[in-house]
Amino acid sequence: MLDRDVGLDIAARLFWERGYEGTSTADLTKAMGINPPTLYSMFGSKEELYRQALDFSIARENSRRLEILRSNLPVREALSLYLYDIADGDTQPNKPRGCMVSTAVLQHAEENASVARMTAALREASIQTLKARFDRAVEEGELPAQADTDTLARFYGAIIQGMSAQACDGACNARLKALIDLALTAWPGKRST
Amino acid sequence: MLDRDVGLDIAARLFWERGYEGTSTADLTKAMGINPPTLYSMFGSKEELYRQALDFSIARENSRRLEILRSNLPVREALSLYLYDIADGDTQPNKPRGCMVSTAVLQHAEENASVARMTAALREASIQTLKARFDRAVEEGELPAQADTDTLARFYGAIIQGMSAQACDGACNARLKALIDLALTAWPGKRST
DNA sequence: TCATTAAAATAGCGACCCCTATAAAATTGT
DNA sequence: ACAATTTTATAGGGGTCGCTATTTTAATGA
Repeated sequence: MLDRDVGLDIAARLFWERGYEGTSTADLTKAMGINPPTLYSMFGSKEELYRQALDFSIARENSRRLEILRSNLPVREALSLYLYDIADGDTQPNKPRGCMVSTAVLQHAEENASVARMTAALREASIQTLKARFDRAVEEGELPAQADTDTLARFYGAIIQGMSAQACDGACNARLKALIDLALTAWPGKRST
Repeated sequence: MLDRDVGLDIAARLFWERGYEGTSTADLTKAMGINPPTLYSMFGSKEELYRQALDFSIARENSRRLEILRSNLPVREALSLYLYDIADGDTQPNKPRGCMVSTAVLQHAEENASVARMTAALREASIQTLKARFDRAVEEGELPAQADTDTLARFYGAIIQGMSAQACDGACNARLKALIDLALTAWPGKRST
């Protein structure tokens, strides 16, 4: 009998590479080495499997990143490490390019609207996580009280989405990090050059 | 007989909203009011039609944007107007959200790899267009000689892709423009605040 | 050992995919 | 007006989609 986490790992990888609409249940059952009825008894449906595969992957990747944000590092340092970690995730060898969530199900058939809402909600949650860290920085005096933490969070969210898109198009790790370094110069505060 | 440009306009809109994989030839023929054989005699195949619809849309939208870049405006002003125009395109009423190219065919089934290469090439071309404008700025002394125009172009390219993703997720025009304004503070040069 | 339960595999449902051979209708030229 | 040509519509081929009823195999308990 197939281990549930192994199955989710295989499914996540397929969905990551080919997207929701580009992955068929036949692809999934073949990669997992199971028959269709087993997939449906274990995971319910293709959409349910996608949701569970997303949850599974996020649970594994997010703890490390949340720790960076929860740490006592200066907010700008924490943000930098956070983005670097995402850039690393976008360009892992022998893994699909880009992020499984950032650029998933943006254009889609009508029948997949509920799946698109799901990934959109995950992206919004990730932006809110950044905003919460920036709000904390305001409370702790690291950012001025009038700082627009919402726009800051959406700006770095856009960088994360742009990195994923460019990684899908073949960008290497160094390029993404150069992009991050430039994005960090938009951080509030004085600048030397 | 269906006018060719009308057909391309209808196809472009469908592909824009639903993506390449999410749009069926039945959707296309129905929206155009033609029968399948007519579609294939006029456009060759679904992939050819997508290519032609992309060319058609780009030809229409890009001239205005290229004029902004070709103008004698200071490079930072030109860039600002260019990005604002894209933000407007991402949030037009009664049109699909986001950009038809920026966030298209990022994840895809293997059989659609050639389509993905096509949209990736279009994105790269748009980045090279930005880089060319920045290189001109170096030549004309608006930017220091050691400015990294390639990274600058990829950075604003990432902003364009992030805006498209967030527009797909429901972001309004004002939010995208706030994001642009913040991204422009990463432009080389001294800053007041 | 044999009946009973649980697991896996097969076969196939109706619907849709991209695309095309063929038939019907409309247009044209004389 | 009638034949030749072009355009439109129908029908369907070969395949895959997500999903499931049914059968076969394997594991379990008395």
